[in-house]
Amino acid sequence: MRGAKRDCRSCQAVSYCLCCQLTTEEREAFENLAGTRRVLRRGERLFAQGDDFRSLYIVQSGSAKAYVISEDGNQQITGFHYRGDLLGVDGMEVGMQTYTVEALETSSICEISFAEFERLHANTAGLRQQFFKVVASELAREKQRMLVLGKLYAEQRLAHFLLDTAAHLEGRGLAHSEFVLTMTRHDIANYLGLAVETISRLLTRFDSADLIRVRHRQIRLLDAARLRALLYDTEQPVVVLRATA
Amino acid sequence: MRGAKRDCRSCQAVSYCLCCQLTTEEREAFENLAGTRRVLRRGERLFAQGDDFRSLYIVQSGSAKAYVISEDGNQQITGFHYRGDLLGVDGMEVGMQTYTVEALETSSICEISFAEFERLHANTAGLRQQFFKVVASELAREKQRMLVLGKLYAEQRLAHFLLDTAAHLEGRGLAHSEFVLTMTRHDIANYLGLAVETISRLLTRFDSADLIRVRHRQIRLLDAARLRALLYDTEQPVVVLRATA
DNA sequence: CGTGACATTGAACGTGATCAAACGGAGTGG
DNA sequence: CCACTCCGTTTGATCACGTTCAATGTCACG
Repeated sequence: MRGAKRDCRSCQAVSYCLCCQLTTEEREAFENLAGTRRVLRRGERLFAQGDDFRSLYIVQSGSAKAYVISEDGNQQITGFHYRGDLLGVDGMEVGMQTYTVEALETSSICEISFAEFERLHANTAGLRQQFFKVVASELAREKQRMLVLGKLYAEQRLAHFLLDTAAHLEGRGLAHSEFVLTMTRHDIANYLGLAVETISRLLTRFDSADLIRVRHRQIRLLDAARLRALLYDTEQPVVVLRATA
Repeated sequence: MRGAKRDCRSCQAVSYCLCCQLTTEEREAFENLAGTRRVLRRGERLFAQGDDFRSLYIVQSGSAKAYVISEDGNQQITGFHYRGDLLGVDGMEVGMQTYTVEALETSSICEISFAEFERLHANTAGLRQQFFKVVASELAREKQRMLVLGKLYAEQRLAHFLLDTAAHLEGRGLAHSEFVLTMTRHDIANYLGLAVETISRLLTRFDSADLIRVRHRQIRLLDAARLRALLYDTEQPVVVLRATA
């Protein structure tokens, strides 16, 4: 499919993509940017840390995890990504990908040559604006994650994860009060800086407390309000205590 | 000083600034961008989370801390910033600052009207490139921080902080094997997701082990190699053990 | 010289990790 | 169809890292 013209109008991610603000002509120019549509199966990599940076990527459908690895092999999942998400920005101007992206399920991803993107970016106001927007929100989102990893209790981290995932899915026009976790418990644990066992126990507790309903990877949010309260009231725990329960 | 023309050539941060790649004419256009040079004293804020977004800021001299606050008042320092650092990017297109910046010492900061910056950005390749570079490296840096906050032991976090600070200072043309920590122990602890007491104890331990020399806020790196080893060898601790020592 | 913020040091506790084992579902082959 | 394996998940018991609580120490500044 290399070299095939993009067809953004028929893409599932069009409303959440970099091209969502473009005029018809601009979008046509965007569609003509070189690149491939890639389909990845669970476990396959889109790119890996250290790879040459040549393209930006946008998730069209499916989901993926992104992670960084340190010199000693320590691995940290930095994010889970759904349709519309832009991947690979970090590598601009360093010439190298700074993290790895791996599909969590069969996923389709749109590749865009960065060199050509740069040219279009230079003379397309709508693209610049949307790019700013995406990058700014990624920066802000990462700062929020520092707060999660630096300050929250295990219980709060999981509550945050569930609510944040729901919100993210909602923003992408996907089902959000009931959804499937495409990642393993191990992935969630890694993402939240906790042990797998902790995730497993907390999910069970949340289920018992009727905050959520968990059945394997199927999640239903039963009481988002109480989840949110759990996240904010550090003094007076709501239902599921840390020590108690 | 509002409206005063910038004079980049005499600025301490010129080699590390957004304007560092510009041609003479381009830099003159950059100098003409509206904005103020602001001088902040220790504890004064450059902007606060929730403020209207109107400008970008570049540290000219001094240092500052940036932090986010959650609804329940939980606070997380997201970064310490030195000359050349660009601040406020996260607020682009959201119209609102997403974090707070506070001076750690008397500091001078260059304010740039975003509206005007955007115009110059549109037709100045060098500015776009440098902006990409800065934003990409901030994104990558934040991902590294997730690894620190999610995976490392207290000892490794502090080692990372010291080495990372040194590297950052070096990249900014500042003294890096011996430097002054302009932030309190409390700030370091918050930044690293640890308690103040832990920082204090570890600094003492690092000093005893001749990894560094600490005297109040004055730090001298004695053995960067061993600090680095401490950071990577999780199996075979180098000198300063976790349980032992 | 007193006051207050910042920093250090010690002792006890607690959250979440680690270790260990069993369980369950999905896929495979007899 | 059923054993079988494999991987992901759950559950229980113990342990440890880092927190919390408390007290003392130190520096800067009125």
